[in-house]
Amino acid sequence: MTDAARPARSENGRRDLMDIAIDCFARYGYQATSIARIADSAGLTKGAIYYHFRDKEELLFEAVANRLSQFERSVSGQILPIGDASKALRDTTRVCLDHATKSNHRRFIVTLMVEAIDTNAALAEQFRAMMQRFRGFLGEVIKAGQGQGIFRSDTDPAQAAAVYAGAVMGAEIQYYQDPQGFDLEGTVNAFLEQYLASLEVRPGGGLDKS
Amino acid sequence: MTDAARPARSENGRRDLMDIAIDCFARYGYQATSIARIADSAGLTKGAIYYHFRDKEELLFEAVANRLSQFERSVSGQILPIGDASKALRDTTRVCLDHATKSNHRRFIVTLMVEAIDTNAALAEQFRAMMQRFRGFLGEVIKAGQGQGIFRSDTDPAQAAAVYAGAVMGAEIQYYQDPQGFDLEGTVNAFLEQYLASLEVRPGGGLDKS
Amino acid sequence: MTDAARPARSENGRRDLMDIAIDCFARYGYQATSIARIADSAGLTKGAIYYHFRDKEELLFEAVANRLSQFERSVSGQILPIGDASKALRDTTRVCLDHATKSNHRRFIVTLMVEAIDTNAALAEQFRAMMQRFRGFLGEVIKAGQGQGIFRSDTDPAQAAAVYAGAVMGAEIQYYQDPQGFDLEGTVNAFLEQYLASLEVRPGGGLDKS
Amino acid sequence: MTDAARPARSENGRRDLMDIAIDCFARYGYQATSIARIADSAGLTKGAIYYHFRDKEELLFEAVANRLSQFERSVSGQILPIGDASKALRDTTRVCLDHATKSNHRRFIVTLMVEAIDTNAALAEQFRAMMQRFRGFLGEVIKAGQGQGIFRSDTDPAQAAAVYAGAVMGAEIQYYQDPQGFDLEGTVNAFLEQYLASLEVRPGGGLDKS
DNA sequence: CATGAATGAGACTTCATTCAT
DNA sequence: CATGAATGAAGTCTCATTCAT
Repeated sequence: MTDAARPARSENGRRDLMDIAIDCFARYGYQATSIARIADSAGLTKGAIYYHFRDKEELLFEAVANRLSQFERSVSGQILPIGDASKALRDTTRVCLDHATKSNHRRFIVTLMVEAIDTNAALAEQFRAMMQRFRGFLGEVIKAGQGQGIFRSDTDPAQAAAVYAGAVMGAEIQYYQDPQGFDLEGTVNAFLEQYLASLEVRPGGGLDKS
Repeated sequence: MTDAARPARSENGRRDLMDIAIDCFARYGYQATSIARIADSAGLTKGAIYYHFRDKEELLFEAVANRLSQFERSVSGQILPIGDASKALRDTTRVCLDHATKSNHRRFIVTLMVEAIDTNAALAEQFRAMMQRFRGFLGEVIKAGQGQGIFRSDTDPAQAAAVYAGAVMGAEIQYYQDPQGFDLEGTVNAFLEQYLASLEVRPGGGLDKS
Repeated sequence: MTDAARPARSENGRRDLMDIAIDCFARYGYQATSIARIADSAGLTKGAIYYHFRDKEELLFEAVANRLSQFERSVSGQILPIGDASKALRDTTRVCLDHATKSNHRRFIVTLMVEAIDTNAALAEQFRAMMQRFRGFLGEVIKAGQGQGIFRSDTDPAQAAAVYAGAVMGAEIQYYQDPQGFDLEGTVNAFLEQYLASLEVRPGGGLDKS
Repeated sequence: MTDAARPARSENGRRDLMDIAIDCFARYGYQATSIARIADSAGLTKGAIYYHFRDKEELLFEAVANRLSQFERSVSGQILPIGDASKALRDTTRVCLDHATKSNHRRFIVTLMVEAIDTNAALAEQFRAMMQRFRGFLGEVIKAGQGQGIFRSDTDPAQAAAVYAGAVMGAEIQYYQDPQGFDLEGTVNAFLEQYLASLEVRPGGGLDKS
C-alpha cells in the first residue's frame, strides 16, 4: 500500500499539471495559453513546468493523451458489458452528448484534432489512433448486434462505425460553432433513430437478406 | 484611361493579396501565418499590406469572405435547379465529395472554420453564417421533396439538414485525418442511402406516419 | 555620387550595429553580451537588431567578418607595396603589436578564434580562411625576399609563414592571459630578430645552399 | 574499517565528478557545459553535485587543477633530468607534439585556457600560473645550457622561454584549427631548428657576441 | 549522500503594428 | 503606393541554485 502509493505520488505533479494545462487550453485555446498562465493556475513558476515537460508541445501532447484516456475509460467503463447492442449505441450517444455539453474539454479536443491535421504531426497521429479505436469499438458493438440477431447482417460494421462517428462529430462541430443556435441533442438523436432503424432487422417485411 | 486604371489596379492588389493570404492561412493555419509570411509570398513588404488592410484580422476576414463566396458560387452553380429532391441530395453529395477529394479548398475551409471557433470571433461568425446558409439550402431541398410527396412530411427539415451537414462534414474530417486509411466515398454513400431511406415515403407499407 | 551614396546609407544601420556589437563582445565576451546590451549601446530596441540579423549568431558572424576585413585592409594597406621584404615583416609585426595593445578587438578575435574551434563551425571556417590568407600573405613576402636575394632560397615560404604566424599569435595569447606580467613587445621582437636572422642570407660564411 | 572507508568513497565521488566535469568542459566548452549535463554524464542528479562542490565555478576550478597537475606530472616525468640543454628542448618539443596529436588533453587545456581569459578570473589565474611554470621550466633549461657553455650567454632566458612557449602554442592552435591542412610537426621542427641555431654559440666564427 | 521538485532571473526570439520618406 | 526601419510587448525556454526528505 505505502509501497504502491510512492510511484503514484511521484507522478502526481505531472498529472496535476496536465489536468490544469488541459483546463487552460480548453478555456483559452492552445496558442492563447501561455506557459506563464498555466504556471499561475498551478501556483508554480514557469521553470517548474519545464522540469516536468520538455516544452509546450510535449505538455500539450501528454495532456491530450491523458485526457483522451480518461474519455475512453469513461466511455468503455459505462458501456462495455454489451447486453443489448442498440442500447449500447444509445448509451454511447448519451455519453458523447454529456461530454460535449457539460465541459469544454471535449470541445477543445475535437477542435484541436482538426487543427492538428495540418499543424502537428505527432498530435495528428495520436488523434488518428484514437479515432480508429473509437470506430473499432463501434464496430464491435455492431458486430455484437449482428450476432444477437437484432442488427441486419448485410451491414459492413466498419463502414457503419465510420458513419456514426462522423455524424456525431459533425453535429458536435456545428454545435461548438454555434452553441446558442444549434440543437445538438435534437440533431444527434434524430440521426441515432434513423441510424438504428437502418441497422435493425426490419420489423415489418420480414427477413434481412439471408 | 490612366486615371481609370488606377483604382482597378488598386483593387487588384487587394484581391491578389487576399488570394495569397488565404493560401497561406490554409497551408499553415491562422496562428502560424505571420504578416511577414504573407508579404514574402506576395513579394511585398509588410507595410504594403497595412496600406490595403487595417490589420491582420481584417485581411483574414476579407480573404475568407472572398474565398467563401467563390466557393459557394461554384457549388450552387452545380446544383441549383432542383428537379427531383432525392437527386438534388445525391448531386450535393457528389459535389461535396469532389471538392473534398479533388482540391484542397474545401479542406482548408473546414480546417480554418474549426480553428476560428476558438481564435477569432468575427471569422467564426462568418463561418457560422455559411453553415446556416448550407443548412438552409438543404432544408429547402427537403421541403421541396415533401411538397413533391416523395419525402415523408413528419420530418423536421431543419433537423434533417443538420444531420446531413454533420454527417458529411464528420466523414470529411475523418478522411482529412487519415486520407490513406479512411474510405470517404463509401462512408458518405452509406450514410446517404440510409438517410434517403429514412426521408422517403416508405415504399412497402404505404403511408408515412404509421 | 548621390547615387552611389544611397546603397551605402541603407547599409549603414547594419554596419553601425556590427561595430557596436563587436565593441560589446570585446568588452564583455560573447556569452556575457546580451542582445539587450547591444541594443542599449546602439540606442535601439532588441527588435531592431532582429530586423538586421537573423539571430545572435549571425550578428557575431557578420560582425567578425566585418572586423576581420578591416584588420586585413589595415594590414595590407600599410604594407602592400613590398619594397624590402625584411622591412615588410618588421612592419607587419609592428601593425600586429599595435592592434594587440591598443584596442581589445584583436584580443577578442584571437580568443574567439580558439573558442570557435570546438564550438561554432561556421565561425571556425571563417577564421581558418583568415589564417590561410594571413599565411599566404606572409609567404608572398618571403618569396619576394627570396626573389630580391635577401632571403635564403632554401627556406620553404609556407612553413616559414606558419612559424611566424604561430609565434606572434602564441605571444599574443600569453599577453592576453597576463597583460601585466607578460612582455609582449620584447617577446615578439626577440622572435622577429631571430626569425629574420634565420631567413636572411648569411652575412659571414657566405652562400646559402645552392 | 567501515568508518575509514567512508571518506575515501566520498573523495572518490569528488574525483570522479571532476574527471567527468573536465571531459564535459573540454568537449563543449565552459559556457556550454551545464550542471545538468555533467550530472547526466555522471549518472547523478544536480543536487549531488552541489553536495560535493559549492558552485559551478568551484567544480570547474578544482577539476582544472586536478587535470592540470596530472598533465604536468606526466610531462615533467618524461623530461626532467636535464643532461644536454639542447636535447632537453628537443625532448620537450617532442612531448608537446605527442600530446598535441595523440590525445585531446592538451587541446582541451589550450582551448579552455583561452576561454577562461574572458570568462573566469580564478580559472584564468590558474592557467596563468601554469604558463608561468612552463616558461620557468624552459628558462631553467636555457640557463643550464648557458652554464654548460653551449648556449650564448647574451640571451635573456625568460624572453627566450616566452618565445618558445608562444611559438609552440601558436603552431598548435593553427593545427587544432585545421588538423587536415596544417603541418604541425614541420612547423614546430622548423621553428625549433631556427630557435636552437639562435641560442647556440655559433659553430663557425667562434664567440658569442660578435 | 543523494534525489526530486521547484525557483527566479534573465536570455533569445517573434510579431503585429507604426511611420517617415 | 510602397518600403525600410524600428518598436514594444509578450512568449518560450535555460540554468545555476536551493531545499525538504
